[in-house]
Amino acid sequence: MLKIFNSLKREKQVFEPIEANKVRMYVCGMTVYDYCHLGHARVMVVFDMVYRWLRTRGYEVTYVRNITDIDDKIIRRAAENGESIQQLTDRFIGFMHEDADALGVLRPDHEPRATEYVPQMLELIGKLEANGLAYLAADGDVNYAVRKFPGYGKLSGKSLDDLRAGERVEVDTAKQDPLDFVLWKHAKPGEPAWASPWGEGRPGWHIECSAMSSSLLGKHFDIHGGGQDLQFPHHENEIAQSEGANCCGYVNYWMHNGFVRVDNEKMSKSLGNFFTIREVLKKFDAEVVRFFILRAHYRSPLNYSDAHLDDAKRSLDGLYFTLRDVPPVPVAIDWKQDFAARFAAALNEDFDSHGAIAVLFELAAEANRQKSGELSGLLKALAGVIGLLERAPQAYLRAGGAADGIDEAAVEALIASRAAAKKARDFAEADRIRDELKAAGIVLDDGPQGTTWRRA
RNA sequence: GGCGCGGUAGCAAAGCGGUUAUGCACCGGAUUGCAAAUCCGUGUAGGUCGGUUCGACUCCGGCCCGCGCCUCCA
Repeated sequence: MLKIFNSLKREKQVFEPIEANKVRMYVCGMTVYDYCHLGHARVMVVFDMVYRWLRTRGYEVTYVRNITDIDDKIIRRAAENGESIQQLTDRFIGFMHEDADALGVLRPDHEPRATEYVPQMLELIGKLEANGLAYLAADGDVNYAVRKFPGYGKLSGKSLDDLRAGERVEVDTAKQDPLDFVLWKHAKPGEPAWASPWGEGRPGWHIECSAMSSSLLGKHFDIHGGGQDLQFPHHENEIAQSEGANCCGYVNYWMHNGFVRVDNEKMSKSLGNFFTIREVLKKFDAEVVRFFILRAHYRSPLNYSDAHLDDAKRSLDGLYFTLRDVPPVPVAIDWKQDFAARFAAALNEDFDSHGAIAVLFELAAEANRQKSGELSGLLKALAGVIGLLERAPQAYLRAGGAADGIDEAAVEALIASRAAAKKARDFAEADRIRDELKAAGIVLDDGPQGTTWRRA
């Protein structure tokens, strides 16, 4: 029995799909005008884990993660760069895919771009207008009349009267209510624009997700995810749009992942305290980053620091040592088996990947104790369910050599000299070579079959 | 001002009303030419003050501290 913490109800609920054995899931993705940072990495990895687990449980999952390829920042950045919006967004979509692939994130089934769904957005706005929920303001923008939608605030637990509109930002006087938000922005000179019944313009941010989700998943679907910062106003507005236009229930389960923090503060573009994924991947193996993200519960805050990544690396190393020292036998997972059952129980409890990983460590210890290729194989199989331990141990353990570091042939040559020294019982020389390699970041492991090496 | 989340051992991080979390680090032992890996073993917890209970880290309340949302943000 799978339980999900539903932000809408603020409690864990037993998951029941709308359609038996099928799950339709939508996650808010990136606005593509810059490199993805670790906060984006967390969303991608967390919902990748969710996607994988749902599929492992036998659901036929349709996973949509959208791409916002038109907005103020994109327009500004393209202008700054002297390039077209499409050139800019195409490039960063490419970088996003590189980052996602590196982190072992499976491609969603659909990655719709906002600009490809403008007609569907206009249709939605038309419905909202017909339902008396949208109005054309004096400045030419089409706004959503928030007070006309009775359920406004139900997702974020906010009451319209308690919200302090304008506290941090100047209130737009063309709005009927300061909390009203834009559905359609009237065109300004030099900006990309589409024709519409309300004049030339471009979509507001929130409408794209309502349009794309209903186009690809239907008006009523199972899971909607995203970062905690989207809960309000973005997801609240999505509900107002989708339910306002289509009436009935929009999404059954809302999931929000916690922030990545730096020095105990939210990592964000506005604070400028973010690390891009590719920056971090220069220092740490991508699987270490994935492991670092999954060893925390998805709703908890996750503090980023090099020290924490080092810690995660040593931890993940241990699992790969088991795979290296106790060669895994390929096994089909028997979910009745104790370790497998506990692993599943953890993930079924609101995707407790941390608990699942704890089971992996116990399993690794048992595999070592028994020198059991079956248990080692089970370890690999279970870890694979959440996208971990999929490489050959040596590929992982020797990965990440700095470009300016020692090359593998030189390592092998030194190992050969050391073997000769050892044979001659010249241990001083053997240790000197060990130290020399250690200084170069290479660790030697003497085993019954000779010496192997890995990177520290 | 409104709403929400969290405070667990040196660090990281979970579940749980009573029985070893887990990882890293540390200490002792086995093993090793020396190491590494592995195994065995020890230790270090639950912000604070009260309440409920036979029993609370786990439930309830006060207080203190940290974080977030109420602008764009994953």
